[in-house]
Amino acid sequence: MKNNARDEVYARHLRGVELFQGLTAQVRAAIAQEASLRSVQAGNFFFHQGDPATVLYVLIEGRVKFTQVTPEGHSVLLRVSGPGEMFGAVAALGDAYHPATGQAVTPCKALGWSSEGINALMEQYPRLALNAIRFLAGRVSEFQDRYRELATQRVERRVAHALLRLMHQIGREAPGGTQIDLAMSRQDIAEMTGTTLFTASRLLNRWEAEGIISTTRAVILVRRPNLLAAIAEETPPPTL
Amino acid sequence: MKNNARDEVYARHLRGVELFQGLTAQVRAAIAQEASLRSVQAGNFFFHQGDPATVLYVLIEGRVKFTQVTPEGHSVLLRVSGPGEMFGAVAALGDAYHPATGQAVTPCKALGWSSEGINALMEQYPRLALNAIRFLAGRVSEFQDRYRELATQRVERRVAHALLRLMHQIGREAPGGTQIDLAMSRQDIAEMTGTTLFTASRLLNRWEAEGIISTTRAVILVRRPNLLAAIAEETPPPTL
DNA sequence: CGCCAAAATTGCGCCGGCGCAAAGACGCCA
DNA sequence: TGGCGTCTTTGCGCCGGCGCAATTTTGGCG
Repeated sequence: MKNNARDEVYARHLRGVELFQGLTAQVRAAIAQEASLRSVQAGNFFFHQGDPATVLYVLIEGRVKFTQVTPEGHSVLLRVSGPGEMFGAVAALGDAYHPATGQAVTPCKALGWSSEGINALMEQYPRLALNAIRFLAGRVSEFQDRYRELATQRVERRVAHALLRLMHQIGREAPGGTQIDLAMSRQDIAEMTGTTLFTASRLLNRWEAEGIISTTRAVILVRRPNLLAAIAEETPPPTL
Repeated sequence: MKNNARDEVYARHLRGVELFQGLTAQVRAAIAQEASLRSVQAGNFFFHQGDPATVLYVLIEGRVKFTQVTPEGHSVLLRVSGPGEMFGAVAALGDAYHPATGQAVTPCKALGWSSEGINALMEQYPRLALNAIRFLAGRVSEFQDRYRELATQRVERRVAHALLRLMHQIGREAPGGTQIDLAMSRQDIAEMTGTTLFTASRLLNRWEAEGIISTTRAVILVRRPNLLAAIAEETPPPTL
């Protein structure tokens, strides 16, 4: 077994990544050899919506947000990814073009494999392909759920759900509750939940008054997750 | 090459299926050997939401609709599948449970592979796995788009989009336009687009009066697809 | 051919949530 | 520490689309 230092470092990052579960260290090392590292400054872009897709990434560090923009200029925040997550997959493995824009919100490092490279690796290591399938199946399921949520629930519950999702995904324990470890402006919240900046602001204020959360500018601390969950699940007034 | 008659018949169906593209006839035959055929009467179910997933299907004939029901009892129509499409994949390949209910709307025949069986086949024939990845990637992309649609567009445009999607997917040329080859009640339209029966009814009536479509009960004939597309794309009044 | 249940229509009232504008609060940078 | 730009709050008005109930239409079926 002879790897140079670079591959050694890459391979270390692959151990905990969902996409590489069940592979031997040797195989991970071989896969790592094909990767290249890309660093992106906060605010800069991995790719833009509509770009031809050439690379599949696995995020090593930082946070990336994915947005789609409608022809009329409204943008929708699809998700925020953290370390260990694969992204660019939908495009690199399927469609030829990125369906969304990926922007670094903190300084990021990601490993990248070319479309052809990753396809070849998957032919060679079927387990890799099965992991990718698992991942994509989960993603489909998630978006079906969110679609249903958007179709049937009113704004209040959607926002509550979104906060809970964020809390679980990128929450960090803090005195007094769980802090969402990423600046999320009211605008961002609105774009995640299909509402407007104003409505989101009103909701968060009310919840702050009720002691459910507390906010400082774009930083949100969830104080009473159970109350938030109650709002998310409950069916308070008779509605659609 | 020695296949019995049954496998011969199955294999024939697999030729045009997206999931089996790029495989040799021999491989397709081998895969067919593992399949079992399931027939479901109109109105009966392939599986229900929440059922443990054990089988991945490829639809041979008929139409299947997939719905999710919210805890409160509202249902959402996620999609309608036709011959050649794979379904049950999200569950059989990823999650252990079906995220939606699959109901036959016409008499259906489908080939099924057990979860373990299809996983083994994918290990053996990586191309199969890559095809599945492509399929799932497309599905993710589709739902991201529909999510954005639901989040940003008003009802009128969503319904227009839905009709166009149906028209392309399961349309059949007919005198005077393209007919959507499946009974779609107003209720179904509403569940597809996140609105209510009433609003859907009003919209379809207006469009019928304008000569864009014509309907008889649950059967919809699209007369002026271009006008429908105009509604779907255009941004008539200033909106969200 | 006529009855019945399911689907579809339509009128009316109401309200959640958007749209905008103006004011206020931070946080940043020099 | 002062100024500036961005993010946020808040009041007010309005309207798209929901909710319901009553009625009509339609197709299926005996």
